[in-house]
Amino acid sequence: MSAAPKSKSNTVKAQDTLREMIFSGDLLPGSTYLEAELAELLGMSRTPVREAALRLEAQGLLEVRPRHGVRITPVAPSDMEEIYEILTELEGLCAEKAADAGHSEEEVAALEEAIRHMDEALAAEDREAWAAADEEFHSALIRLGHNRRVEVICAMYNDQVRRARAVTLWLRPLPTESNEAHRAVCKAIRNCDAETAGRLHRAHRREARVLLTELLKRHGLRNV
Amino acid sequence: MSAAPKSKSNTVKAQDTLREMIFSGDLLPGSTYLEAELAELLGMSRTPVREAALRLEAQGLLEVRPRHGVRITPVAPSDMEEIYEILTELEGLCAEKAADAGHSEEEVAALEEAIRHMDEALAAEDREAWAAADEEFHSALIRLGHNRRVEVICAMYNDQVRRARAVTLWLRPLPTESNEAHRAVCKAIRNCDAETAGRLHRAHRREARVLLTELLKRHGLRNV
DNA sequence: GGCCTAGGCTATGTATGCATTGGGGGATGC
DNA sequence: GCATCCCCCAATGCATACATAGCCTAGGCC
Repeated sequence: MSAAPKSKSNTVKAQDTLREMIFSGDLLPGSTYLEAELAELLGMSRTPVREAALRLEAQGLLEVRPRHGVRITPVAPSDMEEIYEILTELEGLCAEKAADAGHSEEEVAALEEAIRHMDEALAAEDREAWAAADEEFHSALIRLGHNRRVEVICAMYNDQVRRARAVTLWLRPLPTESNEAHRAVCKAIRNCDAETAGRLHRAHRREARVLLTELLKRHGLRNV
Repeated sequence: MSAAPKSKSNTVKAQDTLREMIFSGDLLPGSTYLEAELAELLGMSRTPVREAALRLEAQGLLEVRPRHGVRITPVAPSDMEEIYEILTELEGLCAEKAADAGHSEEEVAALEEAIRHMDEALAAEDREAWAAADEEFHSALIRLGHNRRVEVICAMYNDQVRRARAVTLWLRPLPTESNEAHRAVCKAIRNCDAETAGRLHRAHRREARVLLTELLKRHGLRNV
């Protein structure tokens, strides 16, 4: 992301490393780790680890349990539903605002670019690329909403469901209809039809949510 | 809130105290304070103050600026608009879900109770009581949404706009129409009419937002 | 034999001290 | 007179040491 190699503080390093370790599964969801343990793992003292933990807790990636170390937050299907509900509403809002307000040409172009990437990935049956392009679309849409706080919230929750999406990506059929939905939303935005843009996008998100939670439940993935 | 007087840790005490000091205006929005300064103020060392600051930063009440102490986050009208947009969507979602899902009788009763309190406050022209009842209504509605994360987000943002609302409470006319809107939302929920409940509540919130930001701008309150 | 209690142990909560860093201010040169 | 550069120092970042609280275990009592 930010290509600023200027001597990162240990707190930041700890934060980034722990974050990566959570995403990669090096730290198991549901288990707890001692501060000292993590500190040794990262080669620093407990202080920056504690601070990193506090920040990651705010992002919902782990919980600091007084006198019991940190517990990596597991994401159960019910959590996914909560998160998807929120993303649905906030992205829907962004779609409406994008259609309403004066959207700059390049911002809408970013949407269409992402859709093209999805088309290509779909043609190549490259699931990873499709997922990346899907994220690209959603993040471009969120940016169009011009609400910094919404951007932060969505980024946070997208982080939390990343693991789950990575798993389900291989369990579902190729998401061919998804692109139609995206295209329709994009068109509504171009037409400045806020109501349609919002409604379509919400419906799209809702379908994704049902698909995902059904998959998780069917495959007995209680938490990831 | 939680009546657990079991020897609070200094971190928690610092967090609560700073929070109160921000709400009460003892710490001025926009100004910065040194960690050592706050530590002395609270009669403890820098460590728990730092931790408290990190937690409060996550709640958006202040920003920790490396090497520059903490800055109490001011809330400008543009911030209010962002926040109100989010509250509008999420509360709208709650209204829909409340109407949709099986809402327990007592939960809806809490809504009606709050409305009655507002009526009484309005009759007595007691603005403070009305504001309290208004908060009561919104928080009851959010609880009806049965989404823990939404509850957390809304609580956080309501905190952030509390100061602004406290100011504008005395600048606006008595909110007589507001109650009609609340009553209508409540009725739609009783009727299990999700679409209407959501639409009405969103419209109500949107009006409140416009009213508030107009007031702030008209009175030249750049930030509170 | 089982339960209750006391003591120690361990992990966190807190304080303190030192190293680092980045910026403000002063001085110098143009 | 103004801009630039460098140095000093204040404030933080981090490590370490110590206090404290909860838990587990072992021992004694009923």
